[in-house]
Amino acid sequence: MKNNITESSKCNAEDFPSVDGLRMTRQRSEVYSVLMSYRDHPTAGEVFERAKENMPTISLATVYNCLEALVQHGAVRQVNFERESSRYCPNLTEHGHFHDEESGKIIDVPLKKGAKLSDLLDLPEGAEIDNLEITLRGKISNN
Amino acid sequence: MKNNITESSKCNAEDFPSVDGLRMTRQRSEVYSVLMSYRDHPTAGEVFERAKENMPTISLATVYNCLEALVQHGAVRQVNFERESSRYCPNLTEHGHFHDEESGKIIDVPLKKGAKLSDLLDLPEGAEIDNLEITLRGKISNN
DNA sequence: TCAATAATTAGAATTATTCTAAAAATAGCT
DNA sequence: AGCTATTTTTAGAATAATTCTAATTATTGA
Repeated sequence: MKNNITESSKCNAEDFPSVDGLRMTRQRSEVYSVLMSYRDHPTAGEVFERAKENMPTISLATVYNCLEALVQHGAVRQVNFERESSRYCPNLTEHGHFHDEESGKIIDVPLKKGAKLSDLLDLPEGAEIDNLEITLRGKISNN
Repeated sequence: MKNNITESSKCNAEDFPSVDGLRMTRQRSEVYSVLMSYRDHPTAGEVFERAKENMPTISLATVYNCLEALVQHGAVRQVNFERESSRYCPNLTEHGHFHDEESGKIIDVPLKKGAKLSDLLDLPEGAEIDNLEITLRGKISNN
């Protein structure tokens, strides 16, 4: 079992034939399937490494292109942690990210149902939010 | 009047003689004063340009060094918007940032007093938050 | 004053990402 | 099916922000 993904959770490019208005090429399918299979937060480089296992001829530029296309079509989210390279996230529900300083792990942090951003923040007059990024860094004290 | 800062709001490096445990060199003072004077969110390159007006011999590497020192001593905050170059923020109160897509302006968004993060987010068990970054992107509909 | 330490500097190196231009694939006709 | 236009992929070059290096300068404290 490679990359600590179980066989049962593994899936293939053919499992994702389409994303709304995006033409599904073999490469886009492969990139999308990599993200949907592993369900973590890989960088473009990591996606490239994983994609090459199934599709050894794919290029890094294509991975960047595919990721951009997927992001623009809302199939995947791009998240940034400080100055590190962008990571890609298949979780489309509203959520933030907790970055564990000890393990390095990135954990999705769901927004509470019904909670409103305006309860936490004094938003500027007339602000229309298109995009929200919440990033937390810290430790998990597991007693 | 340059850089839309009024004379009265302008200040000099000598106005900031010390930051807690940080040795205040001329360059660090200058960089700090640039941030405190303009109170916006300049990139390292922009800080460099502004600092050169008073101190033409300062180098970009030094600006990076000074900014890093100031950030590490909690005198200034480093904020990141997507993949853009880091910006530096002199506002030490807890706040997020709203990035206006039309004007490009960055607006500080204060956290509401008494509001708790845990009201908005389902934080992981035992999570200890060292750092919180909230970034909003959108438009201001000014009727 | 002098030695030890720390900061500054210019320029080289690094790294993630984007760009370029050519080749390959695909779609939409007829 | 064949042809043309459009899109995508590709390798490698280019870019840009940041960090590193090694030499110089400044500062501290004995």
